[in-house]
Amino acid sequence: MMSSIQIQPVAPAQTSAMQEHNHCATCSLHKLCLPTGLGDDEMSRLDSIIGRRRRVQRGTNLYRTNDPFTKLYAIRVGHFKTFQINAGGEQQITGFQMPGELLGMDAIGTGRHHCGAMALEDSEVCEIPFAKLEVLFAEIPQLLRHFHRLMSQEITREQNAMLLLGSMCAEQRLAVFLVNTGARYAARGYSANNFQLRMMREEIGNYLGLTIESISRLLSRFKKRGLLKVSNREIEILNPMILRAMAAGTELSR
Amino acid sequence: MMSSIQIQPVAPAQTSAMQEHNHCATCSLHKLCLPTGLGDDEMSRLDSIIGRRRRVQRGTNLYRTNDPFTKLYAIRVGHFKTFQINAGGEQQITGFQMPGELLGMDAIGTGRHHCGAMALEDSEVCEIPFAKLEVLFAEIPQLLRHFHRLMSQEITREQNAMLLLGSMCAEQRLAVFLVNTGARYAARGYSANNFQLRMMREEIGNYLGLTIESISRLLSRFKKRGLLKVSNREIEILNPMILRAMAAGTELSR
DNA sequence: CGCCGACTTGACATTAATCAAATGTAGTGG
DNA sequence: CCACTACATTTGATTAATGTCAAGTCGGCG
Repeated sequence: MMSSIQIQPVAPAQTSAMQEHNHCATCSLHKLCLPTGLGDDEMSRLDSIIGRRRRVQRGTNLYRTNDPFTKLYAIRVGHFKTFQINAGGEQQITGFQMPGELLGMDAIGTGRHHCGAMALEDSEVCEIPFAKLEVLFAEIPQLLRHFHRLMSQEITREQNAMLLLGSMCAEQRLAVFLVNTGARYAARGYSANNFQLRMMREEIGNYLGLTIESISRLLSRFKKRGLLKVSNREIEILNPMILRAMAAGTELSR
Repeated sequence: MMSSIQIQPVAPAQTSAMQEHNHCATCSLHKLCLPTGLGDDEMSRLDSIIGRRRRVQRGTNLYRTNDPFTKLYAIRVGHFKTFQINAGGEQQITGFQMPGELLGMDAIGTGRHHCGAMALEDSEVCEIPFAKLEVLFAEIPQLLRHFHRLMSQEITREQNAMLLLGSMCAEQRLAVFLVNTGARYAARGYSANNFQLRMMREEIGNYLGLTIESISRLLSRFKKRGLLKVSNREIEILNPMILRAMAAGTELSR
């Protein structure tokens, strides 16, 4: 249930994901991440500016709201949530991030982070100094183009979240969340219909603009109807067709 | 109540905003728009790639969801809304745009527009061919940097909308909307406390995840409490302090 | 074994939606 | 200028969806 990485032995790392001197070229995520579309030479130039791989323990902040912005972060291992804090001190989660995704793009505008980012499990990120990245943009047009693509995707992702929060009922929101989460795992080579949630029910609810009780009830209802198998944070989608229809708003209960 | 531009005489234009051959340098919005921070020379190079000024009549689409993306649009005159259409054919408005703002950045990722954009009044935009802009990026680092700032701001704007939709009650949402709208007019040299709404109540409600009836009731309530003067679409904020406190969630009714 | 935090479930309350008029406003044509 | 029409908006009554509060239950860990 917990992340596999707990206490890191000083001994030589075992898996490729844990080696200290990994490079984009050997990273299984380079099809999703910043170096997408680069040739070998360009990729190694990008590699050369990436400072270090940094471990982030479960529950610790990669950065906090208002921290000065100097780096983007590419998730190599693990999951994160990003969130804002309102005047009352409560958090609103604005997204969950997976390996291969970029964190920190919202900070470019003001030079300060606009939201906080916390690891949902023991994680590892590549630090990308933004000033150095800007130098590379001038030299590698492909890189710049893909960076624009990523920022734009971030915008559409958030517009989709607005659609969800602004116009969907609770049931539909959760269906969308489950279908999307599965699709994102599928893009990473995992099963779309069988995955482990990395966040608490409360965090799902927070993200979807619902309470923990609503999430719990909805999961139970989905289970009762045979759409899902749920065991703790383990999700199996038994009827993807109907779940997708619910997410699209085509098929809502009663 | 309507836009001042109705039928365009073929005679020489009267105001600077209506001249055919305007340039960024003479545009009152260049402090907000894409050329921000450029020198005279660079600005005229940007100018040279801007195809033409295009009029967009009230109620017509600048682009629609799924249209191929070739240009960004800078609003010169008028107001727009951007929106998505869900499976049921209803729209969800994702933003209202003002002069000086850039439209179309969400389309860079896929090469197709992800939402539609419709003029709320007779409007005018500068067309910016994106392929040509990319060439300029390589030559004018200042321009690239500011473009990144604008995209990033778009991300934070949408994150703020998520905060609003995900965690605020109806009253707070409308207070935030009014305060933000005023602030945006203030950034353009107009009054923050005295402005005209360019959209229908229904569109405000749609954007805020509420119904038209809720908006109407809330406006009446604000009026009754002496926070606002409302006459059709004309808004005067009589008590900005309290309205801001409501927007921050500090001061909610009873 | 027992504690603690996460989750589930039930009863009830509340917010905002829905439904239904009534009223106001802008534009049109006589 | 006025009557007429088509919308847009306001207001009231009622309902439905989701939140809140309050027990419980489950599962992992010391």
